[in-house]
Amino acid sequence: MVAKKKYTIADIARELNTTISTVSRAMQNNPRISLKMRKAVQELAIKNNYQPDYRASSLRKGSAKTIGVLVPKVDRQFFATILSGIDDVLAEANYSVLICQSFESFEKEKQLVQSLMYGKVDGLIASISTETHDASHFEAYVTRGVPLVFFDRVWEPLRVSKVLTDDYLGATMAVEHLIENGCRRIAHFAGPQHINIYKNRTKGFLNTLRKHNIEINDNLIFHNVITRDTGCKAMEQILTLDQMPDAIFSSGDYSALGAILCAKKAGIEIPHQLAITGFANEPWDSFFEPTLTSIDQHAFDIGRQAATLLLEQIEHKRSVFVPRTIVLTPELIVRKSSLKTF
Amino acid sequence: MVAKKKYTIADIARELNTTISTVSRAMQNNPRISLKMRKAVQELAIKNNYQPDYRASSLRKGSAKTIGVLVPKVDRQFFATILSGIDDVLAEANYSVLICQSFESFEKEKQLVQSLMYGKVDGLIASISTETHDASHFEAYVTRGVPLVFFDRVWEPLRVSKVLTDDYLGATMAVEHLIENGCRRIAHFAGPQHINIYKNRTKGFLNTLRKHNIEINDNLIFHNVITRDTGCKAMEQILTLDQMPDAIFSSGDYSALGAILCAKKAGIEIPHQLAITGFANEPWDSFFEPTLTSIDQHAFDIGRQAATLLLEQIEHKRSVFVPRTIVLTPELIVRKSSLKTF
DNA sequence: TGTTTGCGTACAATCGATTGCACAAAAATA
DNA sequence: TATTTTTGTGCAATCGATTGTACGCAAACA
Repeated sequence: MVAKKKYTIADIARELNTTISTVSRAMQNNPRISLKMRKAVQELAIKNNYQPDYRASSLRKGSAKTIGVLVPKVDRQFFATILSGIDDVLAEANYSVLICQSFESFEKEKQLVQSLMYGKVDGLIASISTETHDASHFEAYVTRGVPLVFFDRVWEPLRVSKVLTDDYLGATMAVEHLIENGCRRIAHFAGPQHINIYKNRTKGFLNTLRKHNIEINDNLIFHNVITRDTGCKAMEQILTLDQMPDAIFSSGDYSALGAILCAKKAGIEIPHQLAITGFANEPWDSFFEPTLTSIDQHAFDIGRQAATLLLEQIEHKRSVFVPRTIVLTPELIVRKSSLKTF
Repeated sequence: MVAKKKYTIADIARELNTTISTVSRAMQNNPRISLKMRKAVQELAIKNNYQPDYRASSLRKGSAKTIGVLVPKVDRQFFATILSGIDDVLAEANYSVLICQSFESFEKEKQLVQSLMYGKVDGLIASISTETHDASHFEAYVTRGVPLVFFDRVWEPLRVSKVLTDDYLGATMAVEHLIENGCRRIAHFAGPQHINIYKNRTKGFLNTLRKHNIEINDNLIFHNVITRDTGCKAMEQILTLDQMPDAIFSSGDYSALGAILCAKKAGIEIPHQLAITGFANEPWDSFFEPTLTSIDQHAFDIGRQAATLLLEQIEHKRSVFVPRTIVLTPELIVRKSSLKTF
């Protein structure tokens, strides 16, 4: 199928015996154009399914009405939900969303950030990959004057707006909850500590134990346990301990799930012998028994807030910009896996 | 932060005492430009982090190097995975992906399709909303000569390329499997029949029963059961029947899950008293006991194929276009919920 | 030495829409 | 009727890059 040649503003002008400038103004409802002419133009435009060429107007006006979203992977529930929140705000403001996946690769991330530099987007909302140990690509981006907002996994030193979950608080809530339920020997599944979110969860865990004068037992801390598989392996180790813990605070739902399935297989009763809490409040947390207590991060809200911050920054370009950091309060969702008293 | 004025091709030309046309050609490694000049230009470009303005080149060249993806909701696993597959192919070909959500609203879908008409994208990959009963917006789109590919939920009469799962076959596979496992009284959770995919699943169910000379019992067919909640309600109805079915073929995993949880609560043994199969192979199918037998649709592949078809169509614009329909073979993933013999 | 060939670069039109400014016609005022 | 003000349109430059064509200069040839 050969593409028809475009129907442009010039065609409308010709049909109405006027000029493109008049048509352009009429399309924008400019009061300088007579009502009659405006009506004529707009009706013809609708009749012929005319839409102004986005690139031409964007080129001239300087705004692309598009923003980029850079995430590790869209098919992860958390990111997909955030994306949905971002789109919710941006669609309202007539912006489009360009989606980029780094697939957790630093090289790919760098390349994507660079290619988004010019014209394609008016701003960028990003969550960095696990591999990222250097942010010069983001710095270059910001230096060019393109607004950038980080969320969740952020590069802390960079002076840009950020939307975060209070992971420290979330961890605290979970651990306090376990302690309230009578747990004293609490194990911990920690994530990769170079990522801010996991670091803060672990920190929250440790400090809450300290606060309650509970001794920290290094044997009960398992590192880099965030998948179902590693969660299961960690559980197997736990089963070999002389003295079992009475609870696990996991930095993620997947590893909590792995632990639960493994524990059940071993005949451990959850939560009575072993209470477990996860982190992320995945949709499937209530799909099995015992349902999993977890921390909800309000992902949709994170997306909405990030988009809102970015829009503010885009629209107030002329005034001095002060980066803002929004920290969202997570929510403890209590389910059966942690309720010893139940 | 005030946006810096752009660093353009003209700045490079000025710094090198040459013209923009030479710079443009040098950037594209045009052999008409001397090697020395090419090197000088390219080095300066890298040094100054120059990227050609996407809109300007797109405007001139006519290709936006961007395609739109229209889905009901990105935070649904199936669509997110497809999106990931689409991106996988398109990123390779240096295309960007613009994501649009219809949120299952016909109005929103119409609006989005219209706004994508000009310039923003070189083509569109879409799955229609449940509400969509009219495809004039897509027709207008195609008439403009913009390539369109449908996937999964398609508008059948429209002469465009399509990527589909063989839902009929998938249903057949599931039901045959149940029959092989000795089931004879098979109930069915059907989805909304105006959507091709659900219609075909139901058709596959019915025809397989017929093929095996199993009487079709209307009391065992439950309509519009695709959520966890409706699945649970349907199960409750099943429990009141004089003669229980010995299996359920569900058109979706969520309703299968609802049924399983409800059945377990009622003390029904799965699969021994009641075998269940789902459809979609959601990632959480193996997160509970009994793990759920389901049909995998190879979502990532659907995305890849759709993107490939679209690219082909975009790049061969001059030749006659013949729409192609690709039907992917689904896969039966046998788990415990259906294995009576186990 | 005069002519041809080829190479590298520059000029200028173009993509489609936006917008400051100029200008003509109509309306309001003197 | 003459002059000023208002109102509606049109001209042309512009956004940044691409590309067909022209041109200058040097090497190669007769």
